[in-house]
Amino acid sequence: MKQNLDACFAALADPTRRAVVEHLARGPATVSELAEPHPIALPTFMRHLGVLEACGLVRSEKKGRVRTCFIDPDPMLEVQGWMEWQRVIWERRADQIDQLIMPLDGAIY
Amino acid sequence: MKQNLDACFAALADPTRRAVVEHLARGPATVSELAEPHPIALPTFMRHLGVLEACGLVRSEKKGRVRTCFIDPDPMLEVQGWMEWQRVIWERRADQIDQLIMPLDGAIY
DNA sequence: GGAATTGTTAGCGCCATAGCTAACCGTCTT
DNA sequence: AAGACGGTTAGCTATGGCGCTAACAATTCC
Repeated sequence: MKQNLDACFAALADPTRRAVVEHLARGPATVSELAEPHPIALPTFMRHLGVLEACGLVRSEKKGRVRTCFIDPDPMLEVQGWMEWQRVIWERRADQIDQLIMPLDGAIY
Repeated sequence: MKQNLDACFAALADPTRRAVVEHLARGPATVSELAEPHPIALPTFMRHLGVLEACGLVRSEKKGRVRTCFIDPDPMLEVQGWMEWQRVIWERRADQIDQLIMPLDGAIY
């Protein structure tokens, strides 16, 4: 699933796409609703949506001529999981360093 | 600081660079130590380090001919903060939906 | 049925990125 | 002083991403 991490991070590297995620975090929305705040051509915007769907962060459903998009939380959690994992490793190391230094505190004689 | 998010996510989108971060989470390391597991030319690898330094995720110091790299946790926290922020929004919405549905639970008559 | 709405497909241009090799510079080691 | 070691610079290629326009569905509205 590391492959997916590649795609997810890459997808989130673009401000337009992060804005879409922020929007969708509030709730589902149609393509035009999502596109409206962004000053780019619609096909260009559709591509951003395509990227978000390709990596699984967003899914969508088409009814009639309207496509409604919504977040899939799983890949988000996967990304967050990786970040958290690094933090845990880093902090455990920090703790070990603390334990190396702490004993010196009372050792002034 | 959103600009930094762009760069950080982009930096983390590459498996080599994530591997470097994973390595450095364990503790500081020299360039050659970091490069050793990766089957790419050194200049290419140096560029990855450059990207990580450019976005602030990694910093380094050169002593003699050896450059030692280490993680700067702040940008990591910034990225994690954004992820967390989205999750909170998403969950609050989920709660609201729950509150819309929950009352129905006892309403079977 | 004709027109407006909502996406979608096709195809182009530009710049950024990841990879390489070759050559080089500073610092240790002997 | 010579050579090995660790890293760096320069320069090339190829691929991919983001932007555009123009034209084309497919639905819904009048």
